[in-house]
Amino acid sequence: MAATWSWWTSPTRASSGSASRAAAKPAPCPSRPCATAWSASSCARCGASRPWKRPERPARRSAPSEPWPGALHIYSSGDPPMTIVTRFAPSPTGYLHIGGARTALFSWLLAKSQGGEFLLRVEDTDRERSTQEATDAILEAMEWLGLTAEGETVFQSQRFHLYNSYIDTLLAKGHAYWCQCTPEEVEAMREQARAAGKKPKYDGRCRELGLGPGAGRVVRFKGPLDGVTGFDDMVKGPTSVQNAELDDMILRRSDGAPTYNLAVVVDDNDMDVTHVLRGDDHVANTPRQILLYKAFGWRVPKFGHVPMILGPDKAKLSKRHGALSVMEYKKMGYLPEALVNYLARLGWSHGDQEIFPREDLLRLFNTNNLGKSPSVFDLKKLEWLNAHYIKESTPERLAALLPEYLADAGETAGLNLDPGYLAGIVPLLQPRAKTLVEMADMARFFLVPANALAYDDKAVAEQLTPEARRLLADLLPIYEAAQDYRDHKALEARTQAFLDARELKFKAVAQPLRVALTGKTASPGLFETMCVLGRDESCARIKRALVL
RNA sequence: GUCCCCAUCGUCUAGCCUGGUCCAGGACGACGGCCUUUCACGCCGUUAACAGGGGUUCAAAUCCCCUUGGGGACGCCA
Repeated sequence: MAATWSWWTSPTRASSGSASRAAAKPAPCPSRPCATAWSASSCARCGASRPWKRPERPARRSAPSEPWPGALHIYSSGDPPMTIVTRFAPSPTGYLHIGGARTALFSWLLAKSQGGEFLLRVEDTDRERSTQEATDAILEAMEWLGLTAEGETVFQSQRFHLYNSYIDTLLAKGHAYWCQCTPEEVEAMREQARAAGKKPKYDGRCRELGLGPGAGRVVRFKGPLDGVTGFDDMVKGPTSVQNAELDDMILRRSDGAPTYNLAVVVDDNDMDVTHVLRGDDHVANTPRQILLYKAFGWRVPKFGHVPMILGPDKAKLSKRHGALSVMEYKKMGYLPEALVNYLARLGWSHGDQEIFPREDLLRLFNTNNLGKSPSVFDLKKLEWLNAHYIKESTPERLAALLPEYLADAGETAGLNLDPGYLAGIVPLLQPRAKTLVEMADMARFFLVPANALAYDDKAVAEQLTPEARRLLADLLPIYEAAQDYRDHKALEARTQAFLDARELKFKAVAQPLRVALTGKTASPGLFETMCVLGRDESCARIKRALVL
């Protein structure tokens, strides 16, 4: 039954668990022919040092529910329940973008929701395009999102010897061969196939030549020529391809560097990865990787491919759609929990729930509810979530965040950035700001001294009419005499009493007073604002407004 | 070109596996209203979708087939 297998190939369809299991951990020393198991950190026999050491793991806990749904046949019934291990494997060729962040989040959730482990591996085998800056940027973004990985980060560039020793293994087992075809020759083959209306691929002409190593030669995988390779994708369901569609992929480049497919398989096996969640663009690689697992005799992990994220025009999200980098969203004033909530909800759901604090995500996440069609990134909804989390946040936290945004927006010299003062302002802005950038902007008038307050010309002209000024002038002594600047209701009551005595409506002073206090026609509540400003500052502003 | 995948309101989605409870539910947005000292918040309401066509069935958003549309892959990139 389809739903119960993890992977299979035909005609030798899914040869049952025992074989795979026997070949599973512990990993042998990669220095073939040495096949001893690793000791603490080095091979007991040949002394090779183990390149990556997993942190001490407690005895395998039993996962809450179904730890590896549909994969039980891989393990004999006597096996202890497994710990889910996932990983995020970005290649450091740029910043962490929204799509990558989402797959990282899903991988993290998959592991963490089941008490498993989430690992990080940097796929920097391409020396040309990988940079340290990109690595740092990705790590920074992961940290900002709170997606912390267990153990040390694995860098593929430091493990070339490991990959090569495994390539040797494949060569020795007859699952790989040396190929002397030049890139040009291969390109010609592809061109020919394309012209013939067939799938462009390497024709395998060196497959049976029995070549050895040599300058310019690569090592290719000797894949099956017929049959089918399939797997049960965690998000897409059963998926399969004809092996004839696959060509003999290169495992080792002519410069000795391993290729992606080989390195991924070696590393995922070495790191004990049980579940691989990655972008849609990797589906086509999966059968190739499964074939590699089989050739090595390793346990095949469970795979899941999440669809990509589209821009508003339904085209693949790209730079012209604006911010792509996760850190760009931080700059725009979004809270990490808002982005996480938004990303989680983009392609995943739990009934009608929209608001997902981290704890809910950890409690509710499962791959069954991952959607399989691509989704469009909607900034409006992110804004709404951000506004929600701004309201939920503590004033102290937001107050601490604010100076950074104030600085981004302009000069901060002369601004009152006292944390306590800021924390007093924030509650007035929480229901109004959708982003921290907006909040910083709205907070500005609170922070400058009366003599430096910027007044909006139009507001002054329209609101500070001669009679409005007379009213403010009469009100001033009342505010100067008032002691209760901790209680905005009391200030309001004094104002109301003043108006009642003159039989005036509140509207008569509201906007003039607002302009005098804030320089603008839109602001938080008048008396709350006065309380935050304090008596001296409030009165100084009214005085200044009177002489504008 | 070849292979693979996807398809419910403008957007994110529930429902689809286990057909009837769905003249399709929620949310964002938009629009209108209420509240109100401004701006917001909040509250109430309106708008709007099963891509098309064939089957199967008493009954289909749900199962099957085809078409169309979209996407991905086909690298000595990852």
